[in-house]
Amino acid sequence: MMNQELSQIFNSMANYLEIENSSFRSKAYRKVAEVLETLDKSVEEIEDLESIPGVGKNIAEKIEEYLKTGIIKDYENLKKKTPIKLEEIIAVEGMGVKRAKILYKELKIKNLKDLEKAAFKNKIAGLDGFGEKSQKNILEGIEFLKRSSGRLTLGKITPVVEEIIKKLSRLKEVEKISPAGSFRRKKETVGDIDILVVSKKPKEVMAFFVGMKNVVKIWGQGETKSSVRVKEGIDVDLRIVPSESYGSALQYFTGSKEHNIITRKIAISKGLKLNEYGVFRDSKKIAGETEEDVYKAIGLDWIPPELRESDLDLSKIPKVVEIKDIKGDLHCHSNWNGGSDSIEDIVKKAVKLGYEYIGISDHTKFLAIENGLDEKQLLKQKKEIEKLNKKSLIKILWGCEANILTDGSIDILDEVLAQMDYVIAGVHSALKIDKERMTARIIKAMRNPNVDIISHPSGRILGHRDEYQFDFDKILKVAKETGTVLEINSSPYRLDLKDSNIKKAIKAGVKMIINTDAHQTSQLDLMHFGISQARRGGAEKSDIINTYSLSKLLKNLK
DNA sequence: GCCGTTTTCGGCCCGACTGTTTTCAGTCG
Repeated sequence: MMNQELSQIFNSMANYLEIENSSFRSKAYRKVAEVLETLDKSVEEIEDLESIPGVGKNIAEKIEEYLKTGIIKDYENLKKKTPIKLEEIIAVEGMGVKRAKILYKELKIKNLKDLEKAAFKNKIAGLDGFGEKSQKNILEGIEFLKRSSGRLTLGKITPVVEEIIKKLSRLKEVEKISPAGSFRRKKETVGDIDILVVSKKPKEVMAFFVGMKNVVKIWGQGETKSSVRVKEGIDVDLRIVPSESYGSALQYFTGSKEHNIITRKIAISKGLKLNEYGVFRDSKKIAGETEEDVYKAIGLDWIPPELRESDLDLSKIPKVVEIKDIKGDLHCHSNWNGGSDSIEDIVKKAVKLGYEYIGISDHTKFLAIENGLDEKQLLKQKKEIEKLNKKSLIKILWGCEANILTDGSIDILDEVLAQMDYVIAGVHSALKIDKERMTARIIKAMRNPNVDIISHPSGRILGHRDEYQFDFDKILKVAKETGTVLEINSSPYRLDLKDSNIKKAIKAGVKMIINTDAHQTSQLDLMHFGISQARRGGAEKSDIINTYSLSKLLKNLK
């Protein structure tokens, strides 16, 4: 929390400093803002502030000042000196701090409202450096800002990306195509869509791209780069390069920005230059056709996109889990409760996916709204599964997704739970209880010798519901102690555990399982989202128990 | 303002597109 507050302040200070042409000081503040945003430890707990990357003597003092007094004097002075709501104004596409300063100087524009009014009254066109088009773009930018909801979830974006790629792929001028950017890195939310194309006829491809039916605004159109807004409410950037630069362009366009800066610095340190067209020694190109070549040329192994974030330790890149490693899915709902398909259908689909085992885990009785099963129904289901197992090609495991009640007890009798192949337990009610009670509640469930797996451990729904208050470090400790497995839920609206918690779990030696939480057989295909999430957390095959064979899996359950 | 496998001083990623200009600053990723 404190980290986020400070991150915002330093970012804002960076904006003010940029106005004053203190560009390197500004960069220093910007960097610290970025570091703080992803730091997994609160600055309040960090003894030596200068051990934080990018923090030196000066910024350390400012952090201390903020912790002590709640303000940073220098920041207050910057705001006083230039009383503009910079963040508000530069959020408008095409507006930066330099232009904001001009508008303040000439028209006393301090915030978004002033800006809109001035543009509407035709006062901006004609100013030094501004014309009719700038003014029009400002008005349109504000309009979009009002309507857009910021970053969209991976689940919402995926079909949009797939559709655009499908359309572009059909063009004969398109030789190769790949998504890039945060979508390729599989971030849980995506700010815009980046697509890379190889073509010898970029003009034709660009013309098609900006002319697509769902394009509502063209921000820019060039031979190698175009940018549009689509009606789904997100910007799409298309970049076109020649075949010999595909690898370096993909590397550059995939990011992250911080990863690019790091790789380019490594290139410089080896007397090379890295840009989207290749790796160069002097003016001679030595790599660029594939990403593997590019990384090799600067002395690195290829890095999976999901890992290309600012905190990656280049000295030990994990061998992350792949979808082909997955041998089964243990979180599937059948039509015995809220799901829509029969156990047989689920098994059929699992066979198709090449799984070795499949687990049926229906909701239990507390969740009346999902037709949760009671003990009697569960035992009946056991018989059904035994029957199906006799003729099944793969092993069907009998489980359930039981409810962790407010006091930490489970809504199904232990003598029934004990008979099951495995038990998932999850919090589905009383989500707003305080941190201490929620933590104790989950810990009590983990101490139940019949509970093997905790489903969607944080309870978040992306874009709708925050995670509930709980102490994840304590949960990890007890998970390790009791051998309880934590779920990585593949639903693109959950992706729970989140990447930073996966990292913590690995560090703590806690095992995880990637499940789909499918309520219909088609959702068994969502596994790839969970895989990407696990990869973002740096999980290897050995960290994920459903990469294990059936016998090894069972040994890793209580 | 920070940082160090040539450095405690002198660097700090790199290029495309737009709108405004007549060669480029500003913005973006």
